[in-house]
Amino acid sequence: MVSYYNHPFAMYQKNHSSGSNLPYSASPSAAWYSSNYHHQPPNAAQFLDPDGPPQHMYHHYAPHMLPQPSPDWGHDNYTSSPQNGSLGTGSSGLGNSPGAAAFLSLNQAASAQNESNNHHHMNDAIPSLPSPPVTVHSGSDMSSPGAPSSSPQISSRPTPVKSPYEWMKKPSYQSQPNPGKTRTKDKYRVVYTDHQRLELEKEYHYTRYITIRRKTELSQILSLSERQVKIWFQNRRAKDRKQKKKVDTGMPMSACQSSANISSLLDVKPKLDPALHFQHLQMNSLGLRLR
DNA sequence: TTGTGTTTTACGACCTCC
DNA sequence: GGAGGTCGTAAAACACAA
Repeated sequence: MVSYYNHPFAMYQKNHSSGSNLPYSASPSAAWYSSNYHHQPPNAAQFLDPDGPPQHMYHHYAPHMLPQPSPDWGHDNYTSSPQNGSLGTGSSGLGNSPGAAAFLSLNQAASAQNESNNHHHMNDAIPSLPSPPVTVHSGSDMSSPGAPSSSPQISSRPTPVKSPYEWMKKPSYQSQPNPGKTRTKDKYRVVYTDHQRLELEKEYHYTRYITIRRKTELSQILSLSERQVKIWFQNRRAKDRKQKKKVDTGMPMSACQSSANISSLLDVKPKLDPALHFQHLQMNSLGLRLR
C-alpha cells in the first residue's frame, strides 16, 4: 500500500491497489514526460527569473537545496496568456505551459476538470471544475482572486477509496457550503482543490523555483494569489528538504520520498534531453540569471 | 469513535541581493 | 526598501490504528 502522505503524488490518489489500475494510462509515468515535453532553447530575455533560487541564494544554500536539473529551457517560452481569456473560461492555458503540458497527459482527467467546456470529456464520472477556494485575508496580497462559488467543488483529498477512481469523485472540505478561509478569518487555512494542487505539483516537478511570470499565470489560472503560489512553492521545497533530511538521517524510505527520487518512483524517463540538460547545467554554473 | 501522528496552508522572523 | 529565499511554527485537515 502506498501511504497517502508519503507518496509524492498521494495527495491526488491513494493507491490501494498496488498501482495496477490507475485512473491514467497503464503506466502513468510513461505519460509523465510525454512527447509534447520538448522545449525550444530558451530565449534568455524571456527569463524573468530563470529556474533556481535567486543567484544570491546559491551562495549559502546547500547543494541539495539547489534546483534539480530540469528542463527549464523554454519554461517561459510559451504564449499562455491568462489575460486574453484563458482564465477560468474554459481553456486554462496550462496546456501552453511546457511543464503543464507534460503533466496533462499524465492526468488529463484531473486537469480537464478545469475546463468548463471540457472538450476532453475524459471521464464522465469526474465532476465539473472545482471552484477555487475562497480566501479571505486582510493582507495586501492574500486575497484570492477567485470569487466565491456556489457550485460544487470536487475533492481536495482522496478519502479511502474502493475504486481507484473514487478519489476523483469525492466531494471534499472544499465542497462544503463555506470552504475554508485563511487564518485571519473564520478558517485557519484553505485546502486547495485537487486541481490546484495537481497544477502546482506539475509546475514544481518541472521546476522547483517558479518564475515570476509563471507564478503570475498560475495564480490566475488556479485562482490563487501570487502569494499563495509563492508560499506553496516555499512549503513544497521545505517538504522536500524535510524528506531529504529524513533520508540523510537514516529514516526508512517508506517514510520519506523526496522529489529527488520521484522519477524513480514514477519510473519516468529523464526529464531533459541530455544536450539541453548540459546547457541547463552550464547556465546554472554560470549563474545566468536575469531579473 | 477517538486518539495520535502526519501533512498541508499560512505566517513571522531573519537573511541576501539588487 | 522590496522581493523572495529558508527556518520554525500554528492550526486545520487528514490517515490510521486501537
